Amino acid sequence: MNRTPLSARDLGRVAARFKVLAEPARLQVLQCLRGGPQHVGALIDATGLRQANLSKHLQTLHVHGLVGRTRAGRFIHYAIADPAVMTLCDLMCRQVAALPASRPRPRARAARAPGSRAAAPARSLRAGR
Amino acid sequence: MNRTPLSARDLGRVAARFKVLAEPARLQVLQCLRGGPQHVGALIDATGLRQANLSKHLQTLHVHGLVGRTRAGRFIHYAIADPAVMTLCDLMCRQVAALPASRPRPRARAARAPGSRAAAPARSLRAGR
DNA sequence: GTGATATATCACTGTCGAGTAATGTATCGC
DNA sequence: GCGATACATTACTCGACAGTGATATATCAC
Repeated sequence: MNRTPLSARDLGRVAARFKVLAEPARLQVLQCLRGGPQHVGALIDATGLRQANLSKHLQTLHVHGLVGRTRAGRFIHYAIADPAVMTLCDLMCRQVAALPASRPRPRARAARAPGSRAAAPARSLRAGR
Repeated sequence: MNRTPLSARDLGRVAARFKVLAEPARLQVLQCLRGGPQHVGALIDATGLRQANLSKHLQTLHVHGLVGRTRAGRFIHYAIADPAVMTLCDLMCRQVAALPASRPRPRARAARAPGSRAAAPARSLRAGR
């Protein structure tokens, strides 16, 4: 059985880690780094991000331990530090690819009990606020 | 090999789905729903969230297809709609549990090339901005 | 030393979203 | 019909963070 009733603190930590991945720019960077370590300039070219912006994202990834950093002369090479994260991304990608529609859809207006009437939309719509 | 160079649109979708999970309150709700479907009142008790707040989080989870909704009389039961998401959460939990330190740590001040001098902290620290 | 290159950081703006109180809507019992 | 209960939605405040231009720092070449 999968019993892991996380504490509030752990919930926060898990959420924080998800938040690092909840940004297209950072996912893009991780994707670039899959092919191997890259220095910042190469990442700028590959992603199209501005230097300052990319630098901040790299900082975020680094602080959270998702990427490692090595200086080589004037260049700094970044590399994926935790391969397990890529596993997570792949899993999520597969889930997204398997999604029914193209975007978050509200799944019908509201849940209705099988026996209840349908529709009956906005009985008296009270124009004035 | 793991070649999946996502398009910009897909990156956005993956990030959006991660963002849904990047919130302690929503993780808490999902955790509560693991034991089986619950109605809103029960979730309020279980999570301690305010009604309006919880309702918004449930809406978010529902719109993104993570939970399903069924009306039963005056009650509305929510249930996990996509078990795969829980797999993702478990994976992340295990990664977080395996983290070295307790919080996002900056991993040493800065990367240094193996041959370069150590330290030499702030050569002339230029007090004035 | 000077200048050039590579990267990080600062200060700022704008947007997004969590939380809240108040209000709206649907269902039940009478 | 009425009131009560269960939930959703609205309107708002506030903090977090992405993006940007300017500037600071570090390393190299000379």
